[in-house]
Amino acid sequence: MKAKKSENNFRSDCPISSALDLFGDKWSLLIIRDMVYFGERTFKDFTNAAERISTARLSDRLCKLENLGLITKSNHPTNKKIYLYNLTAKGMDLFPVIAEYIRWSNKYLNDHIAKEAKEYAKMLENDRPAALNHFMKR
Amino acid sequence: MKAKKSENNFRSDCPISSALDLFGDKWSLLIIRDMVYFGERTFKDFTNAAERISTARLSDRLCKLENLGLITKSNHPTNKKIYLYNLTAKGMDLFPVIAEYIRWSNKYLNDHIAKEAKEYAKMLENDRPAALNHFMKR
DNA sequence: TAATTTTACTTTCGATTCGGAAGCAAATAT
DNA sequence: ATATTTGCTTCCGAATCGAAAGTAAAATTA
Repeated sequence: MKAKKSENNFRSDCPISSALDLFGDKWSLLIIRDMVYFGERTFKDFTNAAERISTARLSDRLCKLENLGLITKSNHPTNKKIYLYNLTAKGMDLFPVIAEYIRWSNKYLNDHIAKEAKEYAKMLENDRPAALNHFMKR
Repeated sequence: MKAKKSENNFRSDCPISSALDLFGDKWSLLIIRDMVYFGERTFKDFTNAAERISTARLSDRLCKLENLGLITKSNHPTNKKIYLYNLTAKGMDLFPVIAEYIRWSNKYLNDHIAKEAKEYAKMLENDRPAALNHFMKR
């Protein structure tokens, strides 16, 4: 119902502003993040993330991301009430963006971020292709 | 006056959400982008960008970015009414994030984005370190 | 020197988007 | 048969938004 159509009102032909037009909000990349780390997710799974997204916002973002072709929504094999969300290749291909946020935050927000993130940032520094493959190869 | 204090209310200790908490809006990275491409900029310069940021929003973002230590604000050598904005190393270090947005948009929004961006995306594919240095080395 | 223009904001205002809480119907579990 | 779970919607007040107009000080022009 609240399925937002992905309106083609880009601010310009700049690739950066266009990407931000599509998923430049505070939640979209976090939803992608969860799926990169954990793979297949349910609505409930997403609500359990540390950032505590509201169900209204989550419902809206999942619709948008599906409309953009970044994720897919499918039925649970046995439970008809549960839906399974998966990343598409297009969605997974946003991980390098995420990885650069991790690198930057590790460098400038180091005393604030989680230990595991620091370790992954170190992997990125030492061997970026391998570190990216760690999550993107599937 | 409208200098927003950078409040330490991060949603979590995740490096991605924390970065988005700081500059995960639709304008901050575009301001950084302009400075990466053109170097030193004035208030007026920013308002001339294709995305047409409003002066209220621009004023607010420049304050925030300065408070975050991503940019500096200094006086014009002869004109006291004009201020000069420059990237700090911390701000310039966001360019790899921007570069990944360019790469992604070139791949999935190709028929929409500017020609020059496509060429830069090709440089990134062929030799990423060199392409990054093209703008970051200064 | 007086009048005009430029520059960097601020203010105002209506619209949009936000988070939080409650509500809901259908499916599942008990 | 009843209770619970799940995905999602609705409501509401608060925050944020873009657009436009206004401002004060400095610089330029006349």
